[in-house]
Amino acid sequence: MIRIGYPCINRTLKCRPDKTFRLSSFSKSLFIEKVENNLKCLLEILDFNFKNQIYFFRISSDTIPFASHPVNRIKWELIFKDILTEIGKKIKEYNIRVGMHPDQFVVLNSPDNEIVKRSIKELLYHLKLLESLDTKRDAKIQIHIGGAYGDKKSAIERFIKNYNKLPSSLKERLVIENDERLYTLKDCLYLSERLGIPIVADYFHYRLNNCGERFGEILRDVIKTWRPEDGPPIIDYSSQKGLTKLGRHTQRINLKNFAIFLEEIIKIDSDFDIMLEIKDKEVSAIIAINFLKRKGLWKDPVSI
DNA sequence: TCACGTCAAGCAGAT
DNA sequence: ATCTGCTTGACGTGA
Repeated sequence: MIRIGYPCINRTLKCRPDKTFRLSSFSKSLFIEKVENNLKCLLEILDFNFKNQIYFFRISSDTIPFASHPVNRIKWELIFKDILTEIGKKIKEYNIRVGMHPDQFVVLNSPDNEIVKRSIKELLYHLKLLESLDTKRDAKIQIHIGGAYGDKKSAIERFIKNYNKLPSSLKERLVIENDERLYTLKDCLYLSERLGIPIVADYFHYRLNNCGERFGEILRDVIKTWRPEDGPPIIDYSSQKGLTKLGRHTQRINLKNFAIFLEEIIKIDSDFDIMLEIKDKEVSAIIAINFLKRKGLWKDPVSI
């Protein structure tokens, strides 16, 4: 079974779930106003997703603004307990898988211990949000391995050392993703062997940065890093952005390219959750789902 | 109401 | 040295 998802915001709906503000204007009332907006919007998005058979969604890291910043000592998980519970119930009722992707400032393998500390605080925020929604360990927190600092070998060892210091509740949720410049899927597989961490294969990053292997071939090793409790393996699929120097981001999914990508993965006997990192988000997700239906590759998980 | 300077955080590669 | 991309614009002051 293949499910399709999209990240963070829905452009069809009027609401936005990632409203934030400047640090300089931080106040409890502004914070509460934004969080309330973001959580209500998340509810709307879940309704939209269910109606459109989108059973996979990435929750914005901006849902709780400045969640890991020292100025923020507000107990949001208590203040918003009711709506967080309501969101959690919808996620379960709709059978939607959620996850999060902390931004580039989370670097577990930095040589600067302060950066590592801040990164862990930020990861603990992501964990707290996913736990407050009563999700299980299939709701993943997806990170990159980090920098190389001119010495990739020791940077990898530093990742291992720091990862091993994390609480197990966090380790259960973390997954690593290959990036477009430094760490390939092969590097991720090495880390997974050492740590038992599952791997998100990013197809676009793979195309920019690989060791000459076929995607479908290395994917067979990648899916072995996922245990049943982790949920189906996640693949990130994105468009040409970054390849063209013109700043031309593909606005919409290109079904010809998507079909080539699907060819690679449908040969493998596994479920997949595919995150579409495409500019028009839910529109392309619906197009992709309709494409899967036409190809006979779609099963509605609710009707099974 | 709108223009526009700037926004918590890291890193690497291009310019 | 500075800018850019990364999941991607949008906050909010000042006119």
